[in-house]
Amino acid sequence: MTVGRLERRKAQTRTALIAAARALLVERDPAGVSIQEITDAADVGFGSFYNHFPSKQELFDLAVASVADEHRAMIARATAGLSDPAEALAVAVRITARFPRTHPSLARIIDRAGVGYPGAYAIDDLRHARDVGRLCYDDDQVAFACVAGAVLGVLHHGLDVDDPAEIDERADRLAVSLLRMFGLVEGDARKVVARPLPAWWPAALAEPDRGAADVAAVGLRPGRDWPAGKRS
Amino acid sequence: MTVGRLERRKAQTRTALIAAARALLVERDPAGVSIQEITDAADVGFGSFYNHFPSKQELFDLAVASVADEHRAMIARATAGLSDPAEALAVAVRITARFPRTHPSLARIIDRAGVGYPGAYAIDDLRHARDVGRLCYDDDQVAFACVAGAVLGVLHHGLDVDDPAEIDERADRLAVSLLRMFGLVEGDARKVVARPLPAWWPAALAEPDRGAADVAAVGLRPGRDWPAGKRS
DNA sequence: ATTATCTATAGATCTATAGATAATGC
DNA sequence: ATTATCTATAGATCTATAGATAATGC
Repeated sequence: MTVGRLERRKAQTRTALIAAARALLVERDPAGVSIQEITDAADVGFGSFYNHFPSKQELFDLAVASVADEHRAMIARATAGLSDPAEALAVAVRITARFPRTHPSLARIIDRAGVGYPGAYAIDDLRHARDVGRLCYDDDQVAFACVAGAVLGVLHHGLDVDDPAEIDERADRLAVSLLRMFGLVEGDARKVVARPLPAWWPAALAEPDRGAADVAAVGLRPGRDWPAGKRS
Repeated sequence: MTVGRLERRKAQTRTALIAAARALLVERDPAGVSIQEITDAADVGFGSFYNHFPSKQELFDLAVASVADEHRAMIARATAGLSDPAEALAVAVRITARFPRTHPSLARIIDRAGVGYPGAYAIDDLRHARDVGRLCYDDDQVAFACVAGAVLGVLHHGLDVDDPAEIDERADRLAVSLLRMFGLVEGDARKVVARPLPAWWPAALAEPDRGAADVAAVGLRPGRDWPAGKRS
């Protein structure tokens, strides 16, 4: 059952088309891109398109899905080994909101995909954080929508920001805000966000030195005044 | 300098085109709508389009802007006379996130406009709330992006929800979450959100009765552990 | 006379397919 | 022989404009 040259070549064509679609999505509104342009960019015959995709929409959906896969893998790698699920959420948010600086192509595609972007950020970590009492929220759907929406909003405006340090600051403030939303008190939230990102993560040109004290581990305690039993 | 019949007729045509664009935006992706369809829907000659707008994009932008104007006016009316700026923010968020139930057409258009939607929600109230120490946040841009993004995220998913009570619950949970994000403690946030919406606001079919006690006024005090001076 | 609307159409797309070509599989 | 790619094109759009028509302004 060896995979023949034919199948490999077919897969290549398919990959080339998806890659071309991704590249075009960075700069262009997909509605304004013709199939001819896509096949030209992929260096593939026009008719080949229909051997793989029934319509432009299908291809662009797959292109966005491939971005989401890459994105999820990046988050998984960056949060692997973190014992604090609140930190995992924070890291996912911080690296995603930094995309306009670190991965501008991904940022533009995610921005274009908008609220329907299938990236799941750190949903599992968020759920886990609630299960162990580290974070608090009432409703999964609302919580996920808040995280995804707020991240997307900050990422969107980050595309217009030139100063790399400013992008990083906003990303970290967003993470602090979300942790606070999920019940962490201000001080804890800041400490969690002050922890360093993975060493392989591209540093900002002018990343502020936070000092060693702040990045020390903090104890896990839920935010005060939660759950909402007492409404004094 | 009386406005002649000619000018009025011209304005009518323009209005009809914008109204048609709005109606089409509810159901269709603007990229797939031809100018012919717009002029047909507006009951206007095809060529008239170019007397008013240089391109489809211009028209659709104006259509979205008209939605945003209406939206802002609605929020202004609903928050007029509220002494607590945190409540003003909450009301703006609560009514907007209810749009999938109360104003499905507006909801679909806002959802389609996405993160770039020019609606400003209750930005002035948010700023005012911080100035008077009622709410706390570091960065205007991040705060606005969080509010707009989170509202858009919840609104987007609300479009798929059939149960009107569920939409209302999510909207109120979103408001509570945002107030907590801005430094209110859980109990205060819930009290603010428990206050009634304006009487003219369309009630849900099965709106839960929150009881009179919860809607009583609460004192204005900022969330604890803020500003972030002490990072114990 | 002026102004906006309307009708008709030229020109430029763009999609989807049909049929030819080239490469692999057996 | 089979399979995927490529070329060429028919048919169906869609945009933008030109010129005719209708209504108001003076």
